Amino acid sequence: MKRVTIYDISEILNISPSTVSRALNDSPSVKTKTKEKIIEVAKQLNYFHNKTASRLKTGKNNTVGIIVPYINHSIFSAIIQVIEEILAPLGYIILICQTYEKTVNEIKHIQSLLTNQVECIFVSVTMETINYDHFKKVTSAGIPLIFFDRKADIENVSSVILNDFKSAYKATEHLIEQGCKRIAHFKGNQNLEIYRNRYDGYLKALKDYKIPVDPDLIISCKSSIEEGKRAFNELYNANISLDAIFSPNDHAILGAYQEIKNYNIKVPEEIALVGFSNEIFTKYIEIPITTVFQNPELMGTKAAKFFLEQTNKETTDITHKNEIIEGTLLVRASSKKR
Amino acid sequence: MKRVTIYDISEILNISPSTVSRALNDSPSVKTKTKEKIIEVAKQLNYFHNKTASRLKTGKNNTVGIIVPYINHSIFSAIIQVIEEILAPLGYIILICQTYEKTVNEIKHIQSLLTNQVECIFVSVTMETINYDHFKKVTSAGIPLIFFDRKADIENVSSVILNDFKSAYKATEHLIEQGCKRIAHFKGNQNLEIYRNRYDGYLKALKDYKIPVDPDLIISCKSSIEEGKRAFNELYNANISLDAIFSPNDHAILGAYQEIKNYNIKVPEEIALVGFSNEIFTKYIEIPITTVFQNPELMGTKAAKFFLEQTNKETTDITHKNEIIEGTLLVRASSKKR
DNA sequence: TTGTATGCGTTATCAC
DNA sequence: GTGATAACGCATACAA
Repeated sequence: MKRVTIYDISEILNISPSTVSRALNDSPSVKTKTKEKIIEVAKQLNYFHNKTASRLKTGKNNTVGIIVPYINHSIFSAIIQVIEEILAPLGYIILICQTYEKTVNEIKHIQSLLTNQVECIFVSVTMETINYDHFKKVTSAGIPLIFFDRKADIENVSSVILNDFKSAYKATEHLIEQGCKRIAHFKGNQNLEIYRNRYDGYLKALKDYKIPVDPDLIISCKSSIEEGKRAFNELYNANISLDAIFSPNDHAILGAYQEIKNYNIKVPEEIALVGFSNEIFTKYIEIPITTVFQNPELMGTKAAKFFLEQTNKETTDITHKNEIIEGTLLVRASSKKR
Repeated sequence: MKRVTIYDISEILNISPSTVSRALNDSPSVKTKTKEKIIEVAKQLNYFHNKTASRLKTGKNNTVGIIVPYINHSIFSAIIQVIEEILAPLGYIILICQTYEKTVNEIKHIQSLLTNQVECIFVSVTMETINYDHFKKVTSAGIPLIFFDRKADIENVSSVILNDFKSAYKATEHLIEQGCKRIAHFKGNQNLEIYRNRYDGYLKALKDYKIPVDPDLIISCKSSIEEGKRAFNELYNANISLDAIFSPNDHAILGAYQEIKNYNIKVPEEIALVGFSNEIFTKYIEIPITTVFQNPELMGTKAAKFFLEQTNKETTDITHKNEIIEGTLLVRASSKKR
C-alpha cells in the first residue's frame, strides 16, 4: 500500500506542496478557505503526517527515553506515569525501556535511544552497572541525561534521588523505638548507591542508639522473594537470634515473611519487619508491612521539570541539578509492637 | 552541538559518503582496511547512526506500538515483556503506550503511532471504547492491527484472546463443587467482550448445575479495590445472603476481601472468593485468592508471531488469525471449603 | 571495491 | 497568500 503524501493532496487540488504543508500545520498565513479544502482532502485520502520526514527536516524529534529496571515495580510505573502526564501534552513521545537489571540491556537501550535521536534520556540504573561509559556517550553527544532513584556517579548530569540514608535511618530508628535490639539487615548490592546509603543509614541508627553492630545479622540479599526466603533461612538455620529485619526492598521482606509464617513465628511480636518501596502487596498482605514511601510522583515531576528547564534554555551552558527528596515511613502492623 | 554525519567522516578520510554508509552498515563490498579506518574515525567523532534519516530513506521503520490500559497490571507487563523479548533481537523498537482505560488516550496514541509510521500496532482496548473508528484508520492505512486479551469487533485484524467464557465457567463450577449455592457476581463493564463472556460463563455454569440465577446477587462493579469494597457493602447492607463471590477481576475481589475481613466474616468457610488475572497480590495475601491465570506469555508470543508472519509475507493479501487460548484456574485457600 | 547522483517526505527560505 | 527550490542525513541504483 502506497503512502499518502502532501504531494498527492497538492496534485488533486492543484496547490503547491508548501501550501499544503502550511495548511496542515495550521499556519496563519494560509487562507481559511484553502485550509479547509486541504484538510478535507487529507481526511478523504486517510493522510497522516509523516513524523520521520518532519523530524529529519526540523531536527526536532520530540522524543524522550526512559530506562528502568522493571516497568511493573510500583516506583517505576508511578514515575513513568508522571513523566508521561507532563510531557505528552507538550507533544513528546516517550520511549519506555526495561533493563531487567542487566547492564547489557542498558547499553543496548542507550545506543538505541541515541540512534533514535531522543532529546533526553531518563535513567534509573541497573544493579549490575559499574562501568559508566555508555552514559558518558550520552552527555558527550550533548543530550541531557537525568537520573532518578538510582544514579551513576558521573559529570554533567541531573538527578532526583531519595534520601536513602535518612529513610533507612528512620526505619531502623523506628524498630529500635519498638524495643528491637537484634535487627537484621538484608544488605543490598553495594554497587548501587541506594543500597550503600540504606546500609549506612541502618548502621548509623544502631550507632546513635548504642546498639552493637553484629556482622552475623547482616546478610547479603538481592531484591527478590526467593532471595528473601534464602536469606531468612540462612539466619534461621544458623540459629542467630533476631527480633527484627530491615530490608532495603519489599520483595525480599515478603520472601522472609513467607518463611517466618511457615515456622509459625509471630510478626511483629517475635520478629518485626520493615521493607522499602511501598509495593502494592505490602499493604494487602495478612500483616501489612511497614515500608518506606519514596514519593515517586514528586520524583517524576522534578525529573520532567529538569528536562524542560534545560531544553527551554537558550544558552548552551546547561546547569545541572541534583535534588534529594525525603521518604516517608509508613508504619504498619508488621512493626508495631506497642 | 552540531550532529556528526557520515559526511564529516567522509571528508576527514577523503572517502565518499556512500562508502562510509556502506562501511557502517557492514557491507561486504567494502575493503576491510577502509572499513576499519571508517569505524575508527566514527568512534573518535562520537558518531551515531541517524535512524530518522535512514527510516525516511528506506521506508523501513522497525518500530511497533503496544497500547495497554496499564503497564503495571500483571497480564500487560508480562505480555509487553514477551513481545519485547521476541521483537527486540530483530531490531524492533517498541513504543509502549498507556490508556488508563480512557478512549481519548487510545485515540491519541493510535494517531501518534500512525504519524510515527509504526509497522504494527498491538492493542488491548479500553473498557470505555465503543466507537472503533480510530482502529479502522489503522487497518485502512494497511498497518497490521493485532488485539490481545481485549479485542474490538472489526474486520481485517488478528487477535489473541482468552477463552473467558470457559474460564469463568470453570471458576463458577469450582465454587459450586465446593458446595456454594448463593454465588454473587461482580458484573464488569458490558462494553467489554471479556466481561460479557465472563458473565455468560457464570450464568451458564449456574444453569448447568440447576442453580437459580438471583438478580440480587449480580452487582455491577468496576475493576478497582474501592469498587470491590462498595459492591460488597451494597450486598451486605441489603442483607443479601451469599456464600461465594466470583469477580471477573482481582482488584475488586481484593476490595471485597478487605471488607469481609472488617466484618469478621470467615473466608472461605462463610464466603468463598474467586478472582481473575493472577495479580501478584492474590498469592501473597493472608488467605491466598483463587484466580484465573491467563497465560500472558503465550498470548504475547502468539501476538508477536502473528505480526512476524504478516510482515514477512511477500503477498499483499494478509490472512488474519484469531486465536483463543485457555485459562487455568489456580485454586487457592480462598475457595477451598473441603 | 569505490564514487556519483538521486530521492525518501517534509519544511524553511526565498521570491512573487 | 502562495509557489519554487533547497536541504535535512542516509541508502541505493548505476557507473566506473
